[in-house]
Amino acid sequence: MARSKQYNEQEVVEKAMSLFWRNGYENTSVRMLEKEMGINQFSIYASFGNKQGLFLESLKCYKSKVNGMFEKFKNGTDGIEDIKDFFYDSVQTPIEVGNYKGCFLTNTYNEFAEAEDQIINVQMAEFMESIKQLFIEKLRTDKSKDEETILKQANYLLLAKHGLAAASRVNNKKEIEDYIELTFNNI
Amino acid sequence: MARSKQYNEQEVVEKAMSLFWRNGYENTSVRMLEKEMGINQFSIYASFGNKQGLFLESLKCYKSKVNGMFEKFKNGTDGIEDIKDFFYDSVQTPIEVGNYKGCFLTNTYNEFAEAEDQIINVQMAEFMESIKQLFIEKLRTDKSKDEETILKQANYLLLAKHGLAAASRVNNKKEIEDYIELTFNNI
DNA sequence: CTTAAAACTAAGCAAACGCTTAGATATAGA
DNA sequence: TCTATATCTAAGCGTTTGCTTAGTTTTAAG
Repeated sequence: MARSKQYNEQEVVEKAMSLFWRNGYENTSVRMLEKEMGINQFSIYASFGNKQGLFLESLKCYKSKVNGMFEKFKNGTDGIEDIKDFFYDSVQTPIEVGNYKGCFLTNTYNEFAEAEDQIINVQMAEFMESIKQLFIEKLRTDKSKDEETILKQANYLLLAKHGLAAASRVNNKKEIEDYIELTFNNI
Repeated sequence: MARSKQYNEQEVVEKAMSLFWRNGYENTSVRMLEKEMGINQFSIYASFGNKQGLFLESLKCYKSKVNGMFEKFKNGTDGIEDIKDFFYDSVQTPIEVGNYKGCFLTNTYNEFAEAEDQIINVQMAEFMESIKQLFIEKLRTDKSKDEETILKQANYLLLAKHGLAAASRVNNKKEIEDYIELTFNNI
């Protein structure tokens, strides 16, 4: 046998995620990544295949980071109030982590909106659809709503959540909280 | 004297704008621009200085293109209803022009959110602030609202407009119209 | 018609991009 | 301890980036 890796893959992926989150995919170069991750380009390619492979791992890493928030959302029993809490959590979490760069997944969704990268686009569409389904389930707990209203409101909330993630990169806490409060005034 | 230009600067800027609008700033190369504009790189640099100069001219060009919409908004006399019409116009106009890439200015705002490009960032901040001021003026025509409510709702509408522009790149007409309608339910 | 100057073409610059490879180094098993 | 082999470093591959420049073509004024 031979020598073992001098770095922990999980640890360096987290550093890569942080950089991708801050700069987006295109504006993060492999040279920047090797500095941030503290390992050589060779090691990056040995562990993750290529830049896109590392990016996909970074997305996975992000998903697992916010997984707690999603579980809380899924397991809530307060219907629409759960959605509102989810909105608050989703702008709170990045602040706790020390980043102020919105939602990494939504940023990625925006960056690749016009691109033709199949793998990443499929991942993003799945992510958005799964959130929409959760919204629908929560809205259905309000028995007074008919199915048409539920679908309309789910669309509304999805766009609102999307806009919120974009806004949280450039707007302050007060503006964001005002936005969330008013968004739920008419649900 | 010597020979005169074989192209019209206004015409080639419009072609550049179209390309920047579709791909964003970073993902549009000078090689792509010279093909789209139908002129040589030398001519681009002679007329616009550099890539950023051409981009700034493209932003100007876009502003003048949507100026009619802004004038209509400013001159309206229906207060909040004007804002709603403005929302509809802003998603309708790109469709008429034959593009489906959201608002060029908002796309730019998002792309440069983390960047340090002073000139472009200042332009974007001014643009956003001017829209917010218009919202405030329109909201003030409703005398039943106090100033605090007006500021809160202006923030809300600004984020909604921002999110709408992002959404209009990836969502269909029905989803967008549902979103606008529900957005104005509580204003 | 001549000519000076602006506008053109096309080649090429240095730098940065994603990625690869040759060779040195370290280490787990025999 | 020896050795096979995985991991490391560092240099460099070809391509693309924004931009420049040398040299040719065109044209309006004298």
